Amino acid sequence: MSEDDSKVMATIYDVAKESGFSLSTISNVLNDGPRPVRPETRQRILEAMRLLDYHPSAMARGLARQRTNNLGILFGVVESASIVINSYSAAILQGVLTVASVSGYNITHLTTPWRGKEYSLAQFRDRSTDGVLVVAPPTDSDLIPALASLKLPLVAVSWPPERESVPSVDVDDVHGARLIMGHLLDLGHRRIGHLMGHGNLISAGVRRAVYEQCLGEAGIAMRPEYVLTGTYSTESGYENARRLLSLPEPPTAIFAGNDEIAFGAMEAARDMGISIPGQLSIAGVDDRPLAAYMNPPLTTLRQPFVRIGEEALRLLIQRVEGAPIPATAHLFQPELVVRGSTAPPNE
Amino acid sequence: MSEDDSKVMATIYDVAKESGFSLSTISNVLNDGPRPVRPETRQRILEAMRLLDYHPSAMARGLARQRTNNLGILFGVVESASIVINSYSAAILQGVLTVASVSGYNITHLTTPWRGKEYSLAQFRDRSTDGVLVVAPPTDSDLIPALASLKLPLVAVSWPPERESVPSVDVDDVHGARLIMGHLLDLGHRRIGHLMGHGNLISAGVRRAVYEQCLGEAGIAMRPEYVLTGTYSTESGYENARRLLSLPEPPTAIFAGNDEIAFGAMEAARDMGISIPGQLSIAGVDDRPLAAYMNPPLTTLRQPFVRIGEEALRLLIQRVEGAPIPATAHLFQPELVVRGSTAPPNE
DNA sequence: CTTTATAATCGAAGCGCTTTGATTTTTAAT
DNA sequence: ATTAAAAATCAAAGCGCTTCGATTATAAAG
Repeated sequence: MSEDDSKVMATIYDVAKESGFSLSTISNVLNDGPRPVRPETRQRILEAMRLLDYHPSAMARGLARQRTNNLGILFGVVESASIVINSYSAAILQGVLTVASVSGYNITHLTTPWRGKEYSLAQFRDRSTDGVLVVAPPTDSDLIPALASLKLPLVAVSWPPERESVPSVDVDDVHGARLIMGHLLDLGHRRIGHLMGHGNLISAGVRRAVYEQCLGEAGIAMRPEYVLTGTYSTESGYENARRLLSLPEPPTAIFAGNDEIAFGAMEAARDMGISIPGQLSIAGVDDRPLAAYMNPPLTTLRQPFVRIGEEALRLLIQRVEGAPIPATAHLFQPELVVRGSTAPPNE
Repeated sequence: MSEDDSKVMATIYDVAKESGFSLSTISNVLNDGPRPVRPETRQRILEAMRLLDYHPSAMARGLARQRTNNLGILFGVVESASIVINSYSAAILQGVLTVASVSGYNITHLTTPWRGKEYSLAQFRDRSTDGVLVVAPPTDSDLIPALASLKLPLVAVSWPPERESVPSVDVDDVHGARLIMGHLLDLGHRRIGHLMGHGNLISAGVRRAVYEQCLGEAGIAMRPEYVLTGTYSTESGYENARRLLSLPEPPTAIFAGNDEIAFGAMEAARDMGISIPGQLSIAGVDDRPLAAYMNPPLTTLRQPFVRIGEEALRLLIQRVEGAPIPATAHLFQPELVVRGSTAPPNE
């Protein structure tokens, strides 16, 4: 019978003493190891563990095995010095956690403050994670190159592998932007404004480029005053939309960089007495849960962020476990969701 | 000069060899330890570390110190078997990460699947975290008691300490519900419906109880058909609102369990041709970022979830670091935000 | 110059596991 | 019974740090 009480946690030594077997045998049983074990022995050891309420120490195990079973996740910090969990990151995280929970990995937030180049890589070098998932890093930081030069397995979300040889998962932003622009143009709009999100995010740049390109293909001259840069937020959408709609010749449609911007733009139009979609069409990107509940419901792009999070983590796990992953982009296709906020121009 | 290249990570032994000092001195320098060190010695050691690109192993350090520097966070699982990151948890997480990043702790997600009693405490017993934050645990599970019986430092969000002796942080739900009900009653409403969220969450129960109590205090008879239980989601809000509004004598106001429910209810009213706030007032709870951007803007309760997350983590850190924390509730006060979705009844 | 006290550094013993070559049993085959 | 092969178990050497009593160098005091 056991001698020590529940004062201190039992170790594998205690189990050895209690069961009468050696450390190595215990360990072998614990991990369903490769060496054969007599059924009776296994029983006795398991019984001793139960008796002592033994639970192996993750750290000791990690030290010995040289792996933590922890995967890090780093969200791009754009707005302020602190981390921002918005609905985008929440959706990614949701997918990540789903996969993590079934694959036996823990997810740890890396909280590297990164302003320009001031981030510290300490958290990546202390071997506290077996790999890292970087979500939407800003383009004006050399974090990805720096991380890529470490030995750490790395997977990126929203970071094209052309920029650095890193496996990545993302939605096809080019195609998505084309869907939106195509929809607006098909409706007959010629004066289309664009409200950009953070200029230092890949997605914002792509959308803006496609916007220009589509206008060009439609033979429409690009008007610089129709493109305003801001952030991916309702506030920014509101402000920039007001500015856009105050122009002498305002656009008849707005391609918002994401749904939050679109929501802000809708509010701005309402405040200015402009009806949607009567006098102004608005299209967003992301299909946030509330997009369908707006008044009118928002035309937008459905982006499978949860699935992206899942896929990204699967990829990372493969890398961590040694599978050779090519540094290519896994692209998900967005889907155009036409709702009430867009209609033909009214002239 | 260094002999081994960047093939394998340098250890403290390498630093000792390179600098010519002993392990203990290196360690003392590394941690700004208590023993005095000659400035020149410190310099030489630091130099050796730089030369070797040395970074201490978090696991080895953890094993020796018997602490991981990791704090776990567990979000209540209510809907399905998987973890759900909604805007509530995102806000809490935001606050948690903010504090974590400045206090030098890492945050790890615990992903215990818990359906009824089927959760496993393995992740809590492997000493991979120094403490745990449990957010909005369901009332129909004995997770909190089970965790409390472990030695692990524990702090809860949205779990009254009366139920179990655990330090907790929350918003004053009773007061909040009174604010909403008071507002609706003050406007003159007598037929008020209530759309509940998940029945197994503390907050839902409290709101419902206060709802009844306020009606009682106002001398209004409680009508069972005016209270519908669902989940904290737009979909649920939509469905239950339709049901409520189809009643022979529908309510003139709805107290929604949270903003999502309110959003769904607004949509339902729109679909049924019921004007807000003309024929129906709707009030929510939480003040989600989009509440102000709805049409009409939603009257709701501002809940400081980010600050709650911050405070909860601060509390947990105090516990982990040995400060004696009483098992009391730290209550934040919600604030009534009156917007366009509520008005006097129209009769 | 000793003697003391103090500063600076060292050594060795853990922390709780895994790994694997070596040893002891057991089983199967002759 | 005898022996080789296979099965079961053991022992010892790490993994990379921290801790703290012990030892040595240095400075202050006599």
